[in-house]
Amino acid sequence: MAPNSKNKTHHHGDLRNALIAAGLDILKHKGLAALTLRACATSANVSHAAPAHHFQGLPGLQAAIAARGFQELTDHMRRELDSAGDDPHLRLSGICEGYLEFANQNPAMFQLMFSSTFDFQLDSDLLARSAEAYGVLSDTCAPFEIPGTGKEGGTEMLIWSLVHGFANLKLSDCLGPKDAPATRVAFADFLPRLQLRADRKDA
Amino acid sequence: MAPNSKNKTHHHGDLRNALIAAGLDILKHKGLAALTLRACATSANVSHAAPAHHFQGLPGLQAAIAARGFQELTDHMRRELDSAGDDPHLRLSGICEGYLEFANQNPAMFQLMFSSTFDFQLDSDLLARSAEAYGVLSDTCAPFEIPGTGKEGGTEMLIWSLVHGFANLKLSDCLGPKDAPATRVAFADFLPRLQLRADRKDA
DNA sequence: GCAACAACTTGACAGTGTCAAATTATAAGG
DNA sequence: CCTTATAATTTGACACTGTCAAGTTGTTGC
Repeated sequence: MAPNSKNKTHHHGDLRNALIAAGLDILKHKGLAALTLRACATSANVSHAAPAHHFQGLPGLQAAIAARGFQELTDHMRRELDSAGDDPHLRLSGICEGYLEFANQNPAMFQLMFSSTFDFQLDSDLLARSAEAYGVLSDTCAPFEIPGTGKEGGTEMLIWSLVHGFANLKLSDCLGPKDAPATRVAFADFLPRLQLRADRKDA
Repeated sequence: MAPNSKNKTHHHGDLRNALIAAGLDILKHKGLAALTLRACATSANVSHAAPAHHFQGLPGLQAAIAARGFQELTDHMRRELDSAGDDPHLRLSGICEGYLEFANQNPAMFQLMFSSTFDFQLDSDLLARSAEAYGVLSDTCAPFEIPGTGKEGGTEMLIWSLVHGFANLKLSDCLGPKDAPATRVAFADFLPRLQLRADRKDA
């Protein structure tokens, strides 16, 4: 009667996390379109309607999976920060690299996270995880913030827009044929062209 | 027997464009999720399977509609250019405003255009229309290009990433609760923080 | 041991995209 | 003018989706 044994009971033990794990796997190997309630249920060896008791519909499951995505994104950025030392510039380019690496390695997840098919306000976990990622970005941008101008948050939105746009454009195939000139541009060339606060001391 | 009269014949005359028009209307008023083959067919007063003969499946119809989107986007940017005069800075901020205005006014279309649910390479019209939009961007960025560095296209990708990312983040609701600090940031504050070529003469 | 409750299953329904086959309108040829 | 061929459209079917209602079964509290 061990709760984690293989007894084919109705109760799964931790079906919620099992469904999320199944969804993560499907997302990674079969893409966003294959992420369906029924596929997750089948993959977790439960009936097709089981997910409804743990998530309110498909958007609910998507939100829970996206929350894991933001968690992973945060990890990617934090890992870069750890090996970046104290230089604000290195730290900034570090989280950008982490952001782009995450998008590149998990295109379907990245697509899901910003697909606006679910409501961030309805899932407190998703809200917390995305806020955490935003926090890493915000902290790293803080040294470059222009104080007292009433434009707080400007630097982080500048950086976020830049990496996010770059990641999106790379994932879409709207850059023309592969090996088009636009494809060869590297993100590393962007940061030196930003007038960040610390630049004035360096220059 | 006038071909454009209301005779309920099998032949529609210009069903292809009628389906695209129906799709544009659905996209604008009911959102991306409501854009289905069957809905377009019903809206055009034809049977549910009629679209298959003019588009190869849903991705084909989406591609045709997205092509119209790129056309409109080009128009938005060109209109701003016409009223911007000769100053490269004004022209650049003009197309950015046009880009953001388009995304704001047509959120579902913008979402569709970059949703990667269809293949740009498979629709020559879509390819041409998106290339045209890219051309406007590229031309406007040309005065700021750094020559002879082997980094051609860097400026346009910098600008495109920035506007595209900003538009995407605004459309997602992942910026936290409305009236969060990140929501109050205006794009106009970004351009002065870019080290563009002409800046050095001004400064 | 029994009752209440939660988890899960089963079955059904309205949608969706897509295919094959049948129907009909237009166009071409004799 | 009639016949034939071809293209456009319809009809019907299939598998798949999310979602709901009702039934079943395991767990829990008393």
